[in-house]
Amino acid sequence: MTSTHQAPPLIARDLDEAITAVRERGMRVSSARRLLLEALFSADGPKTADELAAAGNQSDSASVYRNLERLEAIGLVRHVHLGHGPGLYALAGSFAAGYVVCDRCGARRDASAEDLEAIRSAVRERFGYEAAFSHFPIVGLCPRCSNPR
Amino acid sequence: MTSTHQAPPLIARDLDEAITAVRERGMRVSSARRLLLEALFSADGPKTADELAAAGNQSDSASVYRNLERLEAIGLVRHVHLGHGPGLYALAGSFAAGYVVCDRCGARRDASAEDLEAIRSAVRERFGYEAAFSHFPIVGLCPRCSNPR
DNA sequence: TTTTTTGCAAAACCTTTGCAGTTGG
DNA sequence: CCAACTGCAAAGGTTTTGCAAAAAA
Repeated sequence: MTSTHQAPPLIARDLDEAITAVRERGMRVSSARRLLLEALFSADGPKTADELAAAGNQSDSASVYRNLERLEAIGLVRHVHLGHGPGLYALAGSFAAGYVVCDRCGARRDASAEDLEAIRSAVRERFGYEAAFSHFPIVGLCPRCSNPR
Repeated sequence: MTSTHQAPPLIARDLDEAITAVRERGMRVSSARRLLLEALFSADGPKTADELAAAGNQSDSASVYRNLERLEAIGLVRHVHLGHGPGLYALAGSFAAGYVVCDRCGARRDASAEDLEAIRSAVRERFGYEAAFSHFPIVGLCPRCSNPR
């Protein structure tokens, strides 16, 4: 998870497509790798490396980290930091486009690509940047926490 | 730096105001604390705990972390995470309202409160959240990196 | 067979904590 | 004087690295 640079997303619909993609990049499909991909496909949201290791009964998280890094390098996987804890990983395809997190109560909601487009264009206008919102969440106060009631 | 929750900002114009504020909250003005505040006031941007320790010739970064935490709790200090490295600290008052960082080349620019207001209102409209953009940067591709030339 | 990948152990990195002694008010 | 704070040492949590053995192609 060393860099922030994001590879273009590589979307795999299922395990087979993912495995094909892995092989196409000259990478091997080891059992650890397969287990990790399976864990990613059955995850219901972004997961920590440890959760993914546990889901696949993998004892060695070093390998999990190494594999997440390789899969991220080819665009199959992405990670986010939603707060101060460990990074969270998910398939590039399954990822919510982004996240919005309440600074006070922690409420977190997914943001769709359409939701984000409105914000992306505000950023584009002001800064000329193509904002991604895929690596860090949008942090703020949720409606409940910003309304004193 | 344990939590993400942000205290309301407490803006001090200079060392004296900061010291007064510290004393007003019942905190003591120890020499370590004073040194840290001095380092913060002479910093030209957000700094790591180690940089602040070095700037004040403080050998013990544990105390620096503790003091940053206390000062952050009263709103005098804020921290941001601009990437994968250590957190960066600055006076609440001196902080750019936010940062915009290029995912590819790392180019980083400050965002003013007015800049951010346009984006905040897009977020408000879509999500009803009051976005802060003070804890994580807006990440995207800078104009140069998004223009294939 | 050759190159990639694993599993383990150890280190690295950033941050927090415990504690006994010091110091600010 | 006494609570707040320091400095040191040690631990904690997350991620990376080195290396010899194992496995994929």
